[in-house]
Amino acid sequence: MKPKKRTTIYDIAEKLNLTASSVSRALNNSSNVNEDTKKLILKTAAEMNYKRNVLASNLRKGESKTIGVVVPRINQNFFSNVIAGIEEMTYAKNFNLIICQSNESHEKEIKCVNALINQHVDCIIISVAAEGNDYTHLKNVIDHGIQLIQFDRVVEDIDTLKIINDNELATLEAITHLITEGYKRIALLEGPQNLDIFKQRKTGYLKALAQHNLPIVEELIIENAWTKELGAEATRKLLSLPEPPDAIFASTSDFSALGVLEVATSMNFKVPGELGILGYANEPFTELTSPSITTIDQFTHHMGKTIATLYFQETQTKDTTIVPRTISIKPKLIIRASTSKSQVI
Amino acid sequence: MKPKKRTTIYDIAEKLNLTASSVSRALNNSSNVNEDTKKLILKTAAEMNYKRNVLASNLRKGESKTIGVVVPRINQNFFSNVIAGIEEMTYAKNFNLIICQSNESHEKEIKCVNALINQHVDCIIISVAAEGNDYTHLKNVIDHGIQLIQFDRVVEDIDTLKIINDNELATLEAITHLITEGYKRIALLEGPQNLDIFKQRKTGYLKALAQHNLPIVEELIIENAWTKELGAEATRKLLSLPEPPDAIFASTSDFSALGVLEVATSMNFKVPGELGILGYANEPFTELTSPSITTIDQFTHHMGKTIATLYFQETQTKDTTIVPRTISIKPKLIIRASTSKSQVI
DNA sequence: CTGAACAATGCAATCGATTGCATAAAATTT
DNA sequence: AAATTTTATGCAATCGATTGCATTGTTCAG
Repeated sequence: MKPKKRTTIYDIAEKLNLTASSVSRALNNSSNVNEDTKKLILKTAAEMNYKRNVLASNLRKGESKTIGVVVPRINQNFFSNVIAGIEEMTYAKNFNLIICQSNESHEKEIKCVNALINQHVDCIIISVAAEGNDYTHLKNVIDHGIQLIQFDRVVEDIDTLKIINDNELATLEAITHLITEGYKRIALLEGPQNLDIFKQRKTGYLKALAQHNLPIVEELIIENAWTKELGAEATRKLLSLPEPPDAIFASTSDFSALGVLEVATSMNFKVPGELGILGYANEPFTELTSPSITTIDQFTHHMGKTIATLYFQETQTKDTTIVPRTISIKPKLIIRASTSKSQVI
Repeated sequence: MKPKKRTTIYDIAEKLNLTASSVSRALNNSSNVNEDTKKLILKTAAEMNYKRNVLASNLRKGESKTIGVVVPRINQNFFSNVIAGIEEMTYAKNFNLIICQSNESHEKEIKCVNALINQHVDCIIISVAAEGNDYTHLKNVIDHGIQLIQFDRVVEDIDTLKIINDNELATLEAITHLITEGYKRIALLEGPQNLDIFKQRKTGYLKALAQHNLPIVEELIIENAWTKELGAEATRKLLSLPEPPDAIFASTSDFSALGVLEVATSMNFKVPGELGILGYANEPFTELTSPSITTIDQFTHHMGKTIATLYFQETQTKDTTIVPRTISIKPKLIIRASTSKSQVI
């Protein structure tokens, strides 16, 4: 019941009439320990239920074998899958993972990052919050000699390893698909443009239209429609236009696309016949709506694994900083019923 | 670029011609430091970009301000929401969260728990993996003087604070609802019976039938049908019986219920007219299927907050161990189309 | 003006593990 | 058998922050 004193290497040493040095060496399987003594030490350690105090060990060695992750929300499908991927790798390498969520608040993000610096983590993996444009806290990470890796929502100015989806290419492909299916007035629901990912998606959209000689219609581009509610609201406006769009690309998320679908249905627009709907992220539910929603898969789990793998590859070999560069994973267009005009059911 | 040496309290002390003691006291806002000196120290610390080394601090103080969480899968809605709830509280208390996933593997669970013990976490919050029946690793946690809290999937024998859903009551209510709607041959898809949560759901099911004088039909109770695929397979069998059920309760998860729905639709059973379907967990998609699925909400986020709140309440006041007891949160039946026979659309 | 009370600071040990260097003992070479 | 190398172990410092006790300086009551 009382906070029992835990066994230390000194306890083991005392019991065996040795010094802590030898015990430590034995436990670390170091050379220069007699085979028999080593066995004896390991056996006694097990008997005494010894567990190494990682704090002390890390303090001495100046490392922490810990990686910090900061994401807007842990319970969002995209992020929890990336984290699951990261965890898989870090676990294999005996690293710990400390998870923080910024809740899309810039202020909390800063606090989380600072807490992780305090913890002396070896690396911080971050996807930044939507708000905020001052990123000195990230520079601070680098100044403290901590590896910084950005993914998905990255800050262009901060020079680090970045793992992103090729949003532009994916969007280009998606819009081209819409055009091929015969849609001509394609609306765009865009996300906060201070985040590159949303900028890139917009660029892809514009490029696709240009490539197919379609005009860019300002009234079909709606700012900041990145929740289900905002998506719904935007759709209400769009479909009430004198010349409504014949397709809507919810570039921000499938949730937004879901809002679109619900409004379209309630306003008696036939999907995909009169209105095509395209989402982003391949949330599990997109398969289940009726009609199912065409969307873009981001290989989230794989992304997490890639991030962690890169970290270990680059730091295990040379002990220099990771070379800053951007690695792009090409997402995949998942074509479903909501855009399949040619084969209406 | 090089692993810069980080500022320590000694650096600050040297610069100000003081000792580390005073610096430490100032930073901890302790009494017995001159107001002016304190201000000066804090100012200099900020200028020198000082960050406390939490490892050293925790080592000295014998605490870690860290809580470890072990769950089967972080990217499962239920768990990621509970974790989000826990995180909210721990963040407020300046605690760190270390997350591990057991991947439903008993072996990995043991490794995770041991890693957390090594880390000297203050508390381990766990929901055990489906496999396994030896729980010495959990006893070990307690033996090391670490608080252990179990939630959802708890091990009865291990005496700790347990936070669970009142599965039996929720199921009783759910089945009663089915009966009220006029269903009479209700099948049960059950989960691994070594987990209490699934046992309780079965008990609730049996009680409800008994209360309404309905017979228990063995062939309508299917073991281990807890994925979408297994749910689908079980449904195929059930609906091919000479006397098929008129309702199926997928007690394991909504995913299982989804499998049921898909098979029922493909076999041309009308839902809810000819077959009622009831799931468990209130996954977001249950709202989106057609028909939408009646299910049971477990207040996941709230559950996470409750767990963390209890931990802090009990340890902050007295420094004894938390009183082992079971706290039950009553889940809520969410009635949707898949069981609303009386008002078929 | 002296002694007591108090404020502010320093000293040194401590938390537990690691590691370079020293030393003793054993094994090997000549 | 003496000289040298190798092996096993101990000693003591270190990582950075904290804290009980000691010391110095200051203030105030009598």
